[in-house]
Amino acid sequence: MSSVSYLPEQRRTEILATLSRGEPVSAAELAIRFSVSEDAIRRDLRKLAAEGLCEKVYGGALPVSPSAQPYSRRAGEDQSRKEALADTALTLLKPRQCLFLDVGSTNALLANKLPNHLDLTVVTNSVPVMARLMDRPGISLFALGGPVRSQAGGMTGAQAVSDIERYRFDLAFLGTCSLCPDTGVTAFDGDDAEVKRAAARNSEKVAVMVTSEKLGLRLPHQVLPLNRIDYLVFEKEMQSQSLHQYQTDRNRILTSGAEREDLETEG
Amino acid sequence: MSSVSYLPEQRRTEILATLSRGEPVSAAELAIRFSVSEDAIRRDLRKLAAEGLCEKVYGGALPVSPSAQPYSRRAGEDQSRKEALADTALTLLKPRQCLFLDVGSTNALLANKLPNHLDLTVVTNSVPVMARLMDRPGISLFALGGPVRSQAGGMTGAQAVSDIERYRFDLAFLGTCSLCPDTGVTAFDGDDAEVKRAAARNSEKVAVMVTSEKLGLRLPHQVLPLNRIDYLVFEKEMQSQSLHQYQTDRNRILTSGAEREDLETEG
DNA sequence: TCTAATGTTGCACGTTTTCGCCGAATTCAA
DNA sequence: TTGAATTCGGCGAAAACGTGCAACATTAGA
Repeated sequence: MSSVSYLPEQRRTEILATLSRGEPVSAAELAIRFSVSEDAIRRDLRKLAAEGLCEKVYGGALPVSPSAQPYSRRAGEDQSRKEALADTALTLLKPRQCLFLDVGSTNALLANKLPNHLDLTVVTNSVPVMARLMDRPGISLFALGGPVRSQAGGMTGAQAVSDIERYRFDLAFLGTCSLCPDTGVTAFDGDDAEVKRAAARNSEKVAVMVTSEKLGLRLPHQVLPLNRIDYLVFEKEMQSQSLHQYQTDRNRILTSGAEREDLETEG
Repeated sequence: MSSVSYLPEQRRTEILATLSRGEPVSAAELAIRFSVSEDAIRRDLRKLAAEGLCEKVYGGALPVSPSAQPYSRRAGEDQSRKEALADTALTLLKPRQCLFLDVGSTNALLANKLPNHLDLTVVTNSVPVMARLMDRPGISLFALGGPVRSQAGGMTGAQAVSDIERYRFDLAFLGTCSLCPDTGVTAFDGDDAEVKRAAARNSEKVAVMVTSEKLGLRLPHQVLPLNRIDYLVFEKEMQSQSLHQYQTDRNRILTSGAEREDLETEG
């Protein structure tokens, strides 16, 4: 309908918006978002840096105000591993899909990487996801309502569940507290689990991204059994043996960093 | 789309309407939309830009209206003045109140300053407010649902309005696009105005914080007349004369920086 | 009705900006 | 120190720009 291509100035404004939110940006990531070459992005960043609006660093740029610290530091080490998962999950996207993005830090990183040009619709209960997608012109954003649980990082409870019934998703990314071969996905919080179940119920496909330390744990609240999950995204260091435990006749397993056969997105 | 022949002025009005909706426009797109050459469109945009109605950039034009700017661009400039307003507004709070915090940068700054010890309940449609209050131990946070408008910085529309009906507020802080003695509060966006009206309807008291540059403007959508507002927070530089224009038999007027009785804020 | 003034349009032309790519230099991590 | 990723500068192509110009439409006034 509207913007598949961006005015150069508009693109720089958007980069600036991301930066002023305190998030560092990477050239490679921005190149995906705006579907231009990294060269163009680097030129943008150089230009912004020349005006003192950001600090150019190797690989991308940092916001000029020191407000970036808390977020980038906190994530720290896990961040790169989770980013690798998110990169892999990007290959699941198709144009004009309607996505559900659940709470969770990995989903928030995925939100950062969503390209603008796919005309995506995103429904979310995660506050960080909302903050990151709010001023993305290429993405229609919808929020669930209800009480905000700081522990989860977003909306949970009855109202969020009933809000979900308003939508039909092509693909739902569930935040995964834990994954276990026999019990599937489990969660800390009952209300949170309710939301995840509702999202899965209303979605054509269900995807989960799981870092290795979340494997094998069993938490109090059942979310979904393994055979209800369509896409599993693991880290590349996974033992192929333990990987096999999670294979069902329905799902497809991706591992981060691995360049699979059908990884070219775009259609 | 069928009446292909636009009068030149009609065309410029259409372009302006698109821009005032917050959408950037590209010369190429407009040329197709109105079936004229890009030259004609460029001339239109140049003309509009000369009148200050848009900002001409390479490839098209960007809206110039302040509320159409991405949220992050708006924040930061008049920050200290808005913080002073927020400090003053803090004196209106009482323990165990249920507040509504509308979208708007001033309300977001107020959220920053809300004390943890008052056992407040906060309902909001603003994404930045949610992000700032999410992990505040002493505050119960609730979010409205629905489509997220980047121009507004939060949720608007029918779903947000119906969500509001679930709550009863003691005090609602409305984001004020503009304030005028005879028309009261007015807004750029119709859906946004609906949400504000609903919030006021369900609140015991209504408060607005207004920076001086928002005074006297009249925007397309009526929100509330002056006599429906209980607390007005102005900047301290306000002329006491023009301040008198806003006095009603119902409201109470506060000015920021005023050495009032109970102003200890704590930051 | 005729005419002049004004505004608009599309096109041509030379200029400026942006883009993707390439190669050499630099930086980072192992 | 080696190797991979990143950066910078330059190049050519493509796109967008401003300007001038001639043709056409609209309007106002004689």
